[in-house]
Order: sequence, then structure tokens, then C-alpha cells
Amino acid sequence: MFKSSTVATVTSLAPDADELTIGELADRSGVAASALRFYERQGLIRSRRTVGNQRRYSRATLRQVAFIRAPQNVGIPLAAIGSVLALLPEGQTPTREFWIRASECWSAELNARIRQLERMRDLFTECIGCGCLSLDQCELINPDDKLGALGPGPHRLVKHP
Amino acid sequence: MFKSSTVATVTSLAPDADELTIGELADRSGVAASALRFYERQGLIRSRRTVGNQRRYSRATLRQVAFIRAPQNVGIPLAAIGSVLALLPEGQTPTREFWIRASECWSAELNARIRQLERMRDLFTECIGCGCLSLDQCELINPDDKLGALGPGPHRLVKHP
DNA sequence: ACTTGACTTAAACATTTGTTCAAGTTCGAG
DNA sequence: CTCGAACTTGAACAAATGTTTAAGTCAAGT
Repeated sequence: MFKSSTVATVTSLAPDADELTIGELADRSGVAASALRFYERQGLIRSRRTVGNQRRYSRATLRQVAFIRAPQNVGIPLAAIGSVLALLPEGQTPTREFWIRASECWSAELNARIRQLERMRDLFTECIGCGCLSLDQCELINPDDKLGALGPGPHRLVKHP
Repeated sequence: MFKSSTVATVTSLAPDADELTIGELADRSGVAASALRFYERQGLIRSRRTVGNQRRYSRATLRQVAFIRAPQNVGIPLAAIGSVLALLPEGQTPTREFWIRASECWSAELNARIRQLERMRDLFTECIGCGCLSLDQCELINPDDKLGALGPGPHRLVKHP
């Protein structure tokens, strides 16, 4: 009885034939539809078109978008992301070779970034030890301070959606 | 004889009276003069003006520029950097309080960045294990691959000057 | 069938982070 | 003093990364 070819019980919940509209992809990935179209213009993602010229994305595109946003969030420009993604040629099957090469590229980049973060932390630590930025006279000599600023308010540094 | 108030022996090498022109600051910081002017317009650095309206920077500005570029290199926008630097009010002495607060801000940001890098690495590892990105069929099943791309050439991912 | 919300495009606009240019001024060395 | 290099300003341009808008088309529920 299982797997009979009758059209059984698929009555209520048939939301997507394993494909996503751009709106659905936008909702699920958290990336605006306009951005997705932009990525597609840039060749970072691809879509099938319906007879009515609408985009349909395979579910795998969700992961692909994640692969675009992750490096982007750490400041890597789309062009660089695209050049890694471009290692996956459309005619050929994405190979483990591809993943290994891409991973090498990214991990070098990631390590460089992490090194920069550490340098920054060191710089800060050094300056906290010293205590002076634009002051020739260290404030340790002058411990009379009040810093009323930084009152109420968000003080967000970078948008983290 | 030391520290006598005679104008002794300061004949040949008196390059800067502890102040830098914009060109010198550019050379020493590695930041273009145009960028330094831009930073000044944005209120990130400040300068004294000569009687002829030229900028003169204190040597401490060198470090201040480093403090601008370090977060910037990891993708933090100038506005955010400015909002931290703005915790240092001009009328007041920069206090150790300031450094501690600023450091808290940055280290939170740094940690968030590092977490993102790690997430990215995880995502990659997961996908290498799986082997498929847009492919429903894992290529481990199909180990016949050639990836002729990535031939000669730089393959730089991100400019690292 | 009709209606409404989601989709399409191209083009214009926005933001960030500067660079370049033109025209003029200042600084420092000889 | 005079000359060239360095400085000044404002404005235009640039590239990356999208968003918004206008005008129209498609899809799906009732």
C-alpha cells in the first residue's frame, strides 16, 4: 500500500514543490528580495524561471545564500565571494575538490581576519596600559575625571540584525 | 649643563616642533591625505591650524589614526568608530574610564566578529562533510571530476595592502 | 472570472568611503 | 624675494551594495 501512485492524502499541505519563490527565499534566508535579485544579477545565485518568468529557487539556494552572507558579514566583498563561488562551474558537478579549494581560500582569509582582530585587541591593551591617546600628559597623573557621556540610549556599534 | 635654557645644538635637525603636516601624517600612518581630511570632516580626528590655515597634527594623532583603521579593517563602519571616539569629549581629559568603556564596546564587537568567523568555518566544515551545495546528489557518489579552473593568476580574495 | 498579493523589469536613488580635480594659497629653501 | 612643493577648499566622481519606485504581469483563492 505504501508508495502507490494514487494521489492520496496530499490535500492540504503542498506548499512548495521543493522550490521557493523569491519571497519565500527572502523570508527564510532573511535576505531582502531586492538583494537576492541583485545577487542573481551578479551571478552569485541562479534560478529557474516559470513559464510566467518568475524565479523559482531550489532549496539548496538557501544554503548558498548562507554561504554568501557568512563571509560578507565579516567584511569580505561580494566580488571575492563570487570568485570563490565561481570555482563551481555550472556545467560540472560541484566536487569535493571544489570544497577543499574554496575552504583553503576562505580559511586563509579567516585567519588573516582573526589576526587583525587580535592586533586590534593588542593595540587597545597597550593603550589602556598607557592611558593616553591625544594627551601628552597621562591621566594617571590626573585622576580627577567624570565621564557623564554614554548616558541612556542604545549605543549599538554595528547593526547586527 | 643639562637643561640649560640656552638655544644650544638644535641647529640642523628640527624637523617638526612635535607636530606633523598632513603629508607627514599621511606618510607615517599610511593613510592618504585625502582620507585624513575626510576623517577630519567626519569628526574622527582634529587638527590645529597654522596662521596660513594649514593643518598641524599632534603626534598622538598617529595613534588615533591607528585606532580608526584597526576596526575599519575588520569591517566596522566609520560611524561606529566615531561613536566610540566620541566618548572622548574634547573639553575633558581622556580618562581611563573612557578607555575601559571603549574597550568594552570594541571587545564585544570583536567577540561577535570572531563568533561569526567561527560560524562560517563550521558551515564550511559541515558542507565539506556533506559535499554538496546545489547538488542533491552527493559527488562522493560520482568521484569523477576535474577542476581545471583556478589556473594561473593571483586569485587574491581581498585586497590586503 | 475576478481580484489581490506577489512577482517582473529598468532606472533612479541612497550610503559609505573615499579619490580626483581645479583653482588658488602657504611654506620653506636658496 | 622668489620659486616649487605642499597645502587649502569645494565639487565632481567612483565603486560596492543594495533599496525604492513606476509600470506592468502572474498566480491563486473565492
